Amino acid sequence: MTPAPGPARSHTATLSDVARLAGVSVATASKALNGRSQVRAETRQRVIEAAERLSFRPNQLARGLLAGRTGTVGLLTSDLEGRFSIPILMGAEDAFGAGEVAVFLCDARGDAIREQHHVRALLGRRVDGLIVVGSRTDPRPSLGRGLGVPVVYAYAPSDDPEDLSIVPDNVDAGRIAVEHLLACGRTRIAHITGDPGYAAAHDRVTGARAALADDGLSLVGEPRFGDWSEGWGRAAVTLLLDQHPEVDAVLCGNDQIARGAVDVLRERGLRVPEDVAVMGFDNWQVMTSGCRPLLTSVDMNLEQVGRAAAKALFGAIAGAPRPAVEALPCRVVIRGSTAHLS
Amino acid sequence: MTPAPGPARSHTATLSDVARLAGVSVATASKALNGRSQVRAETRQRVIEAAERLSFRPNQLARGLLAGRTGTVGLLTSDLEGRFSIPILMGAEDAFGAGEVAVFLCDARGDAIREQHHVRALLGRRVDGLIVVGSRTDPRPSLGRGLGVPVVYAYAPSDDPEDLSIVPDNVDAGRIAVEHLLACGRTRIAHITGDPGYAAAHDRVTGARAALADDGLSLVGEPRFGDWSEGWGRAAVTLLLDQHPEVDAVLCGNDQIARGAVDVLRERGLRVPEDVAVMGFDNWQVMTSGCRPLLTSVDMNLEQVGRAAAKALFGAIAGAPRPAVEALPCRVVIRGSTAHLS
DNA sequence: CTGTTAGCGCCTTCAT
DNA sequence: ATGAAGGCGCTAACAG
Repeated sequence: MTPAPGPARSHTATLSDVARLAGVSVATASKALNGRSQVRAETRQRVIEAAERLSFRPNQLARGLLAGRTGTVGLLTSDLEGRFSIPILMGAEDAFGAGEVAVFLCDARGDAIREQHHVRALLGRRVDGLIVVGSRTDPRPSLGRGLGVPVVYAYAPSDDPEDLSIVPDNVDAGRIAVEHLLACGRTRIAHITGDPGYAAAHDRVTGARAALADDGLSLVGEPRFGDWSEGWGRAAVTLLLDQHPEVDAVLCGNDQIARGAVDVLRERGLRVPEDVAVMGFDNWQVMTSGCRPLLTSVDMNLEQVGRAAAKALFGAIAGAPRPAVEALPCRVVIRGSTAHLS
Repeated sequence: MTPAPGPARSHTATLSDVARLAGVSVATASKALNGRSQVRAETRQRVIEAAERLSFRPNQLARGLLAGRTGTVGLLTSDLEGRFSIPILMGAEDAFGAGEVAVFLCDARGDAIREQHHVRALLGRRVDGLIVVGSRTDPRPSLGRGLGVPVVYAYAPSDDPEDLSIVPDNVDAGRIAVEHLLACGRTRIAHITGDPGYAAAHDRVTGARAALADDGLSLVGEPRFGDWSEGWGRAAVTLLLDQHPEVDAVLCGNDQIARGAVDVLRERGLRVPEDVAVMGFDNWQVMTSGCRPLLTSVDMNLEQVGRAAAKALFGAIAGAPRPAVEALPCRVVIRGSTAHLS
């Protein structure tokens, strides 16, 4: 075999290379490779073989230039570090990957300037749409309406009601958490939660209270706000036990607080869940699995949020979007801290 | 002002729109906007203003088509969920973002087929290079040499020595961990680590032993392999205390194991760090900060790994790559579990 | 069925 | 200093 037969310009093969090798015009080669029906089977075969031999990959840039669509979307996170962004990202990437759409990842690091910069860059690359992922469920400033491409907000809703946002339903999350505790026979339920600056904290309280009210009950004491840490969970449950020793369940605003609560309960000689049941939110595996006993938690279904955002964006790219805030349901994952599983 | 002056085709403005509005040819408009020096200052100003009025953004697709470079790279992770990928990703995204390079994110979910699919898709989009991020430090199959674009492997090195890989230095990590314990006056050091199927576990043992040998010491007992969980940390330290009650420090293979170890030590009535010092690896904030006392840990500098990979890829795209495995140093983050801080 | 022609939006010679 | 022309790789009209 002679060294380097054919073009072998060390550069990627182009459609005209394929056409030449197959002895047809570029137009025919294009039709053959794209399954257009106006090509003789034998010719098509020859073109396909030529493409294979040159390991031809159509240049998506050229294709996008012509088509007006690029098959790319921008995923703009405000905070990659935050553990909420990741599952959303995974869900979105998953939904898009199946649809031959490629995802540009941009991390604004919570900086509005950087975010603006990224938006411009993405528009320059002619993305077909944008998903904006927030790190908390409080409304965030809209990117605006004149971008020219559809935008879907995930986790953190846009403050413009005309925008489409996909969020987890924190009110419902609080509700189903309490319903689970009630189902476990608990009636003296206290609530320890995190930073009162977070909408999620208040939403969960709202849902929890509603569920209790349905049974003619109310929380033991007031909800205790603090921060989202284990340390706060330990401190708060200590105070709680002093003031309300009758408590038989502690609903915690996240898994870290719950973990701290469990640790202190055990140290105080109380049995979990026999004496006091404990549950958290987020279903963060590292917390739920390290806990003794394993921690019951509300899973916020964040991958679903990501997937739903991707699907919504698909819809918006194709047809007309229905502007709305869509709240997705959560689910209780039952483990040893609320129920004995045999 | 009349409604919708100019083209306003609701579609993005193009360079010829700008040229028309400025009353020049597209060639001149191009030169003006790209800072070419062959254009009168006044003309340039007019063009710039026109571009601004139309909020013109040059189409990077067209530009890339012409230039042969797209200013994009692919970031191929094997496992987004794994917490090691994220900081690497952040580091890389950060390094690229500054350089006007956009990043395609692809998650292969540990599946070779899916990975191959993503590689093809990325090459079709004419990325200028690829970073492959692994989820563990064991060598992984090379993507091969004939891709046409440079590839850098991060965290998990390629099994082809001709490839360029950036990894954390786990041997050194084991060494500096022990050196820290020695500096704290400990001499009877035991080692509890995770899954023996991981190269990282063995590398850290190697480093730890080397550091001890330098002082004429050796480990208390053999390293205990298990898995990377808190539960194993609790179990292993229980056994350890029974067999070697004289131990004055436990080096743990990761922060979860360390957390479990600390919990059991406390329950056994031993003081940390007075009686037994404990440290882990990874410096995972949720673990180090929940621990009582706060956990000393070796930070693997993963953001640096990501940044270094990005820089290496830059280099490879520009000039000649120097194939090699580059091991980056780690650092000990000292907290209460090994030392009293006043 | 196949080939020719015309662009998608931009940049770069090369004349003027 | 400016403009006309050619082409990056591809596809969608038309002809033949």
